Amino acid sequence: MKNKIKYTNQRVEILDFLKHKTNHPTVEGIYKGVKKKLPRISKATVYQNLKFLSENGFIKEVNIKGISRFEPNLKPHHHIICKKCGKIIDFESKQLTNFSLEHIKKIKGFNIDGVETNFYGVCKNCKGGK
Amino acid sequence: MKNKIKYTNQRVEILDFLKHKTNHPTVEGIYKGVKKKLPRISKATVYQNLKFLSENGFIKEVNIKGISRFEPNLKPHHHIICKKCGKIIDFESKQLTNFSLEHIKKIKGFNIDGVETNFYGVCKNCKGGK
DNA sequence: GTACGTGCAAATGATTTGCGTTAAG
DNA sequence: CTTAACGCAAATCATTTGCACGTAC
Repeated sequence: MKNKIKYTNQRVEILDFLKHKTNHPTVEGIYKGVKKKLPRISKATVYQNLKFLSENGFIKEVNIKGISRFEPNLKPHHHIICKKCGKIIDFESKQLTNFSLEHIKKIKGFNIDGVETNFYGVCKNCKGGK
Repeated sequence: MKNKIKYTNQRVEILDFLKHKTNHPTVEGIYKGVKKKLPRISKATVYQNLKFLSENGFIKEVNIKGISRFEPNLKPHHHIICKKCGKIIDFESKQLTNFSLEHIKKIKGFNIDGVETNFYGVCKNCKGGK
């Protein structure tokens, strides 16, 4: 028999931890968070599950400055990213998504199945400090 | 005295190697390429210079799937990225850039100084091999 | 009962750092 | 000369993997 997905405690708690997060936690952050509920969980398990969950469409992975971060928001959306601290703010806009997809369709005969626009700037916090 | 930039052989050759590349080489690729001209160059030097050059606006860094890649194209532009092999195609469009910037200005009072849209799909090569 | 998942520790891969030496200006 | 940059090896950090054991179903 093959591919029987098990809903283990670890998996469920990781999903639950991510559920309403909007701050795109790192692996480290998720590990620490889930550890409160499941003190014996290993970081490898967290890595394995995050990979599994994103490959199977339960969550989405974003890579900022070379490190992986995860979000539960599956709807197409865009990001505003602070160039200093790496903070990410989600930004949903069907108008922008559609415009981009239509635009590229006109320009090239490409077969695109996802778009995301990243806006870069400096957040209020970081602007204060210098 | 402080901050006197030296135009060393290594630095010049790295810049020169990147000059007309449109394939967004990785550190490894740049290292191998430059090694042909300067066989004694070390990988640390390549890393140091790529960091220096991108921090000082000579080149741009892109991070795809967690690994750093570099491009000489400093003009604002967008990317079409193959989800399978990671191939990146540049895609310049002032129209899209301007639309995005205008759009976000309307939505939020944000102070944005850069945009880039990433389109995801599967390239012809990868499409063939299922 | 039987895979699939877990935990641990070791392995890998990318990138950084410390430091004595070299070379650009 | 003086100091930034180099080369090398060791260190660090994120992520992956091998394997014996545990557990969801």
